[in-house]
Amino acid sequence: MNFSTSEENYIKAIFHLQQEEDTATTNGLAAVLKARPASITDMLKKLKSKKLVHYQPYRGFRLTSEGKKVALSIIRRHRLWEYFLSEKLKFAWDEVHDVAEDLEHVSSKKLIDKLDEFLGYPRFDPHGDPIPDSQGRIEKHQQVSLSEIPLNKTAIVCHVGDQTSALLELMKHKNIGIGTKLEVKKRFAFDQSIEVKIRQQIPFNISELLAKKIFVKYGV
Amino acid sequence: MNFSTSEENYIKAIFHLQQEEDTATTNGLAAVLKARPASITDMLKKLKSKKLVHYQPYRGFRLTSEGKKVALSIIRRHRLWEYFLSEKLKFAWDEVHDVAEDLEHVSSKKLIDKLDEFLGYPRFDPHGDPIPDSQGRIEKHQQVSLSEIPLNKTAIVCHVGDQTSALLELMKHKNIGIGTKLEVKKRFAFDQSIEVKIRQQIPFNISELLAKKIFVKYGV
DNA sequence: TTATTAATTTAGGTTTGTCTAAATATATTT
DNA sequence: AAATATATTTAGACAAACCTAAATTAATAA
Ligand SMILES: [Mn+2]
Ligand SMILES: [Mn+2]
Ligand SMILES: [Mn+2]
Ligand SMILES: [Mn+2]
Repeated sequence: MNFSTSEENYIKAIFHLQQEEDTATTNGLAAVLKARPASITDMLKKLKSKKLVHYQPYRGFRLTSEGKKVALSIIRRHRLWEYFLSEKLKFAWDEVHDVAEDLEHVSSKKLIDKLDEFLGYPRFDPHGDPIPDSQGRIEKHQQVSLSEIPLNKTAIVCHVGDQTSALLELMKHKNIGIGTKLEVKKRFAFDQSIEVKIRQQIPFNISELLAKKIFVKYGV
Repeated sequence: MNFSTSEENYIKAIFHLQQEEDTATTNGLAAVLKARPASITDMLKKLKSKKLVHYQPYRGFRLTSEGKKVALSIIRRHRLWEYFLSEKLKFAWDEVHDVAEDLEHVSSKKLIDKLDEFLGYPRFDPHGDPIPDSQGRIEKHQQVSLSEIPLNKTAIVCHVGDQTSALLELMKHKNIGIGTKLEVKKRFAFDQSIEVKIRQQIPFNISELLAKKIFVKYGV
């Protein structure tokens, strides 16, 4: 099956909404797609007729298992292109998303599988999100935000909670990126800010807001 | 300015038609785009209102200089992607065109300029067609078909006249590709077939039809 | 449990890009 | 110079993907 750019954007957005809440709503989807609720209803009727969503009027909707498969293949394309842009074309971290948003709709399976091979089968995109394999299998790494890990345990940054350039700027300034090894030395009750140390460097302070956007894995 | 996929396909097709005949016709464009003449007329009105073509009803049309600039930037994207697919992803020669046909419509200037840099500023695509630079400058190499060059002069294959897999298959079998050095040893009047030698190998025969599709440069 | 509010759907348009069939303009023959 | 043939345009429709404004349904508060 082949889907229009618009259908693909809907399917992908529903998938992401379902990660939060099991069933997605018309207004919720309208908000993320920046479209009016009436347009969402129109498209949902179409997706339902194509058996990509379960949908009862007024009752919200969920992707069918077929719909999920399609969503994962779009996400695979998106994240592989993001990796390509960042790794090969040296795009900055906050520049990859918009371009990948277009590239993801070029749907040649051969293109994507060869791209994957060319890139060396990367497992995570530049934001630390896992890249589904060609069967649509996705690795869900149990990641914890910096604000939750125990003190004095070495942790590796593996994911960032959003992709704005504001966040990128701050992380660049503090020298933190995907893969950075660090440990939390102290937590201040007053403002929930934390003291972080990278290797032998002098520890520095991170706000609660930032700590919540930086996800790590640690321990065995 | 940004153009729709459809507008871009029209502009590019008009550009190619104009390489043959200075002014393009409704039916001619309908044939290459596989659309009905009425659709062509509709789109030409729009392109005219955007000042991309000179167009007088019933009199044919030509790209304006602005239209040519746009066409060249689409062709640049197309050929850079073809080069990428062939060189980096190891696509065969006759597989690159269709995928590039989609990729060419992703119009981020930064993407294309970085891709160009990543590829090392290639000057020709896998079919030997020149790639316009970021200013839209294109190199027109005066190429001659194998059926026209003088005997016993070393020539280098630089271009193929079409991109079908039938042609690719035959050229692969004869071990001829872009860059191959060869010379024509003899021409047979009976069927216009020619005897070709590649380096120290045993000369072999090539039909008139094939000779006309293989373009070379030679001499100083 | 009714009344009010919020969420969602329906009805009816619009734009883009396509099409068929009919009309018209240009080119080619006699 | 007509008559005929061919190329092109116009008229009118249609599907996709949007929209606004008006119902309608469901949720919540009185
Ligand atoms: Mn992204
Ligand atoms: Mn990402
Ligand atoms: Mn091509
Ligand atoms: Mn080419």
